[in-house]
Amino acid sequence: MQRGRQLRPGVTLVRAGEPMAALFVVRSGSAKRYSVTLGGGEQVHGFVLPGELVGLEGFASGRYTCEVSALEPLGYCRVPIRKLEQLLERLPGLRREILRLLGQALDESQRLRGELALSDARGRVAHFLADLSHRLARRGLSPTEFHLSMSRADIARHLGLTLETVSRALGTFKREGWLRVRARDISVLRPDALAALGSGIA
Amino acid sequence: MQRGRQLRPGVTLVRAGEPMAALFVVRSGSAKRYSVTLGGGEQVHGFVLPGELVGLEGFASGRYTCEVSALEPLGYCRVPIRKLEQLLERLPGLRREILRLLGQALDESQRLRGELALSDARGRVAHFLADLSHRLARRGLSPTEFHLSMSRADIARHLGLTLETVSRALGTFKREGWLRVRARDISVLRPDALAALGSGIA
DNA sequence: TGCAAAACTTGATCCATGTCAAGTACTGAT
DNA sequence: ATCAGTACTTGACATGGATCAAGTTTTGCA
Repeated sequence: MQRGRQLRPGVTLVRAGEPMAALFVVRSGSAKRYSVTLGGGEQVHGFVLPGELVGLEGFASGRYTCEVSALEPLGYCRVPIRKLEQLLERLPGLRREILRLLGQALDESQRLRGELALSDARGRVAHFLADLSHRLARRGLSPTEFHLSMSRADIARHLGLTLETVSRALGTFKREGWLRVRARDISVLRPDALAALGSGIA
Repeated sequence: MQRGRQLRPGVTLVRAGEPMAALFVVRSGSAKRYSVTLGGGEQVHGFVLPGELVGLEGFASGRYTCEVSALEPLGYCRVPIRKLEQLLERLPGLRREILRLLGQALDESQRLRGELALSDARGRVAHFLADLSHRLARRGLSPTEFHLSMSRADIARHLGLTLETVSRALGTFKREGWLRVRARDISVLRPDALAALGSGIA
């Protein structure tokens, strides 16, 4: 388990197609997971926050399948796969833990897919904010006052919307008094309303 | 590794919320993975074909998180988790294999999510058919002549569309000479066209 | 074999969101 | 502090797919 040198915004941590030599744990900052489509567009799979893992999909083929690049200065640890396999040999607890983490990632991905299939634009944006809030809270950060490290365009590409629609959704939440928005700084005034709309109680 | 008694269509193999006591491998038939939303609707996560695994998301919390029920008479094997853990203790190859399978499921789920976010209705239906075709071929079945075991409504709920839209998409593929459709029997005449449309070369 | 129910197709209309276009507000460099 | 470039907001309009509503085909049961 090595501490990696901090990455500056825009710098890539892993590239699609590279052999999977390690897993990464983000310690500070945030990152964007995405892949590049045939047309040259970006398909944003999600955002990585402190405490979260990068690289799990690599187990599929031994190569990473998406790019992960820093949105804010990114501190991380590197866990070489060789080392991990040695530890898995000896530690049943770690075996269960890694299965749990993979299961969790899978479950989350499926849940998100369902979200996309069922909700409308406002619902998706609400869900995005509620989810972010929840994950920040889990790390002891404020669930109601936070800074978006990603652009509206990134959010849009993540949710299958256009950046205009994301902007308008935020606009309506602001007007309804659910949020305060100033550029990328968000204050959540009605977490309940967002969570409800985000989980399909539209 | 036990062989399970064949299930009749409509019968449920695993239920959301049940403790995860085993993984299942489908041997014959097909099944639908779904969860029930707050409004009572079905959110279809996907379909399970022979050779594929059921229950992996259970590693997240030790409980299954979605329902899996048979669409056609379903033959399967049951792999108790206790037994699996014992084997993982001794077999490094199996450890890698289970990680590979989880990674694959994760990668697939993410790729599908991207599909949903980027394509329009025809693209999604084309992708669905191309994917099904591919998975059938992998099991040695015909990639061009097959029977859909799921209803249009199931396909729609899987793709985030309405059943009318799915029906219309199939209609246009038929008119353009890409498919022959007779109820649930499909003949693919232009696999190339479907695959292209399905992978965003719209 | 025939009948009823379910599944599917097709058509007409409406609306949410995409698209195009301007204008405004940040941000970072000099 | 100013300026240029980028990010974001807002508006007007177009459109793909949802919705509503018949019809038609298929399926399973008597």
